Amino acid sequence: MQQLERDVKMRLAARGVRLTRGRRLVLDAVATADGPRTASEIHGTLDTVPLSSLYRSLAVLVEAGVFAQHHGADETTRYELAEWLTEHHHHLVCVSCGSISDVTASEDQEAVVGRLVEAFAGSSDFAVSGHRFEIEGRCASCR
Amino acid sequence: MQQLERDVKMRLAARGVRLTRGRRLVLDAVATADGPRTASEIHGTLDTVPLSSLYRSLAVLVEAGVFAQHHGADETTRYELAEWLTEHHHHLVCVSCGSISDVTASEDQEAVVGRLVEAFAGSSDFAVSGHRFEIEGRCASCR
DNA sequence: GCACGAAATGAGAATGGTTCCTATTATCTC
DNA sequence: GAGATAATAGGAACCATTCTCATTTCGTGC
Repeated sequence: MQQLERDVKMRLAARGVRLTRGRRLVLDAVATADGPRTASEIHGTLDTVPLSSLYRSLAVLVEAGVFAQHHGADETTRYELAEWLTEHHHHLVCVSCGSISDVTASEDQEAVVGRLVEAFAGSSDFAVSGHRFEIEGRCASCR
Repeated sequence: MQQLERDVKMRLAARGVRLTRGRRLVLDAVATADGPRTASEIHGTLDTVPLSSLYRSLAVLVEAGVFAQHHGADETTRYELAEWLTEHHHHLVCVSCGSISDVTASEDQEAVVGRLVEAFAGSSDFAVSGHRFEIEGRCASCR
């Protein structure tokens, strides 16, 4: 966690943004989760941070590229660490309860994914910057 | 378009739901689009259908499995024809303007995707029901 | 063709996640 | 430690979406 905070602080500093107490709390809450979290989930674990500040912190951290935003099965936005701070991964999305958990592909699998992405985008005039692979179904507790 | 309306009408009838004028208009608007559309985009092309009715029709058609809901880059919900009414396809999502367009994979490519899905879900206790592959980048008009 | 009951509609109010506003407080620089 | 700037707290505002309920339309049996 130390290393993470240092990396983030540096990145924020490069943009003239501070890593304050509130932002550090939000960062830790998201970093220790095992999948993308909604604002209210985060707020639930952080009762010292008011909602308005939480949303502002989330926006700042997304803006700075520390968090990635994710719009999943339900209509609420979820936040997770950007990929330069974690491993590249994909998602198992539960169509019943909306929860999302992470899966990491092997190097070989990821190479296959990369080739597919190239093939799909190749035909259109589209500048690829990333991809998301989401697997839908029912999680262990909903099936 | 005739065949589509017939298919949908049959599916709705099987659930005791009518294909009314308003629903037919919504169906056509979504069916003729080249990618998922938001409620307000649809409303824009259908000024005889009030928003509340539009949302109700969308809900009915999603419920009946005629439309698929999609939560993309922005936080508004998008709707498109369910896959049994179209080809299975994937999405090119523009991170700049939020527009989404469809790409269809070849049979071989899709087989590769299927194997990846199995591999990713295999390790967890997760009952797969589908997958989505989203490619992010900048569309022709935003790059 | 007509009447009845069920389903669908329209209009506006209500809801809930998210953003904006403003005064106050914390932080950095000198 | 003072001044300037950034960040916070709290609440109001916003907007996509959902709900409510009175009215209308549709399909069925007569």
